[in-house]
Amino acid sequence: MSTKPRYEQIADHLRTEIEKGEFLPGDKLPSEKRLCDYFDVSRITIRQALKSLETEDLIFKKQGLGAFVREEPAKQNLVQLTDFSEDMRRAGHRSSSKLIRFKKVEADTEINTTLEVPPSSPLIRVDRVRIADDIPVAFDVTWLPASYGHLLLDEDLNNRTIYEILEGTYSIPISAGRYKITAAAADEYVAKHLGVEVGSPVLEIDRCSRTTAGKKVYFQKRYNNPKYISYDIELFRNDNVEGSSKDGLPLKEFTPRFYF
Amino acid sequence: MSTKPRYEQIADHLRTEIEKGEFLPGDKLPSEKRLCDYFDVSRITIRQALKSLETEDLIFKKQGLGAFVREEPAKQNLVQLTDFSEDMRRAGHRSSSKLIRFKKVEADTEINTTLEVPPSSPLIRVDRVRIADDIPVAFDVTWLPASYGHLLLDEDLNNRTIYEILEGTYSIPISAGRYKITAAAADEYVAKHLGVEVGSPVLEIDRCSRTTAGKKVYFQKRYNNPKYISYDIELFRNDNVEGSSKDGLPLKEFTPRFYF
DNA sequence: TGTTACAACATGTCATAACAAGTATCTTAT
DNA sequence: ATAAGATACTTGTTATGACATGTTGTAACA
Repeated sequence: MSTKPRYEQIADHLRTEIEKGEFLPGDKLPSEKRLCDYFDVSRITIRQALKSLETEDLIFKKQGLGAFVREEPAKQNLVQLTDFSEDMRRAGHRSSSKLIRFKKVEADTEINTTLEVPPSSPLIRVDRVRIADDIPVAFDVTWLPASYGHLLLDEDLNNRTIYEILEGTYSIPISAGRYKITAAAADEYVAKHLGVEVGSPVLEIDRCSRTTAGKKVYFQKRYNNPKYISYDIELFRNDNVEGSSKDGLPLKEFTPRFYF
Repeated sequence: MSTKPRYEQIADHLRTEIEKGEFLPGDKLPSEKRLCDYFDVSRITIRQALKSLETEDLIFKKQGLGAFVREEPAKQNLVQLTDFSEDMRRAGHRSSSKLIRFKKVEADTEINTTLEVPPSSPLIRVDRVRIADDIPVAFDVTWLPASYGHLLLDEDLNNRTIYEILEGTYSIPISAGRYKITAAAADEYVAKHLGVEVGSPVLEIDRCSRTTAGKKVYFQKRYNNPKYISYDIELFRNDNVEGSSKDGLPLKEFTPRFYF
């Protein structure tokens, strides 16, 4: 299709106007009739555009009154388990990573099983310490099947994420994976690099990422120093929601929190 | 309004048919033309009904092909940070709680600030150990302003949740609050009740709940033994989604995991 | 000054109609 | 028998139109 449908173009236009601040939160949009005249289209076309924006929760409509920009077109329902460097940049901290170890290691039952490679296949292991404002705040250990791990061989792992290299440079389409949140005691190796006592509690987040076809690409354990990093969650409770909250509640916000 | 719009009635009817199993996941719904004939309404009315079901993610539509029932109208985007006893029941484990401590305690700067009560106001503190399959798996410490805490005085805290008492018995409308996930070392008191070594890592989840009007009702720290409890997260990655995932990804699943 | 009725304006529902674009099936040509 | 083209079916986009329902402002009346 060479051109977008009109209602989409109009929705795009209105969305841009809102994002530019031409219409502020709480402002009323022009009436349907005025928009019809302005864009020289029929009312159904305007209504589809407005419906689309309403579905995005960017506006709300009220019969007899009009359409209004919502107060908080907030990013909701997103889980910020993103790049370390991205998290830091967003929070206004300088970050860096230091490669501690890159080597081929022997098979490990748990890891090989998790990565779904043969039980005796060797793995590539990548260890890095994550530094923010010159403080070591997290340490991660990543295991990849050898086939993927070799792709990282000559890459700058101090400045690039594994995800970025595999997907960006090698076009390996990585889909989001599963995470596990738990707590662990820092062993001697981790404690050394985090600058904490052996046995100190760390907030451990394990991650296994796969290709969009389902093939496991890497398995990573990240050990966050809880003195510097925790996670905040906020949930909705809508009185509209019928029945009890026994199934759980919708997510409003999942963000990392830093204490530097 | 005495009767529903027709498109809503039709959507309701189709939704019921799907829920009853008249149309199974993957099944194609009748064409728009056939639905127009069947319900004796115009096409726009049918299209609005179908659009509504599509917005609910109950069906998907494909141009030239038709509308189909989705494979998984799964419960998604829900965060299962629910009752301890509910989590256990759902996972098929016997659970119980044991009240360890219920007393009025002196003001604490951090807690009083969090609960937004005057800095010198005393608090009610409720400590309980959470037991699953006869194993102590978590320990929680709850602080309430005295006004709310006194309501718990004669309640059976071994078998009822604080939430349940305040909302169920006293009709205090509690909205979901904020949570913080971190890791901590079990002090002597917690270690004793969890049956672990002093200093052992625990997965700490702090929670502050408020009324729907925004008044803080209780603040709770829960210490989960990571040997028995962790949390799994799965995220979506849609190829439809444009731009990078720098803002985070949508939540698919957030569930506790038990190792008993 | 306060209340009520009415008109103007605005969105919601529904109908009829036509053309565009996508998919599957049938027919014709090689 | 297979491939290409035509046709039938299906959903997507857009226009015109009418009536229902909700909101606000103004004028008239008590």
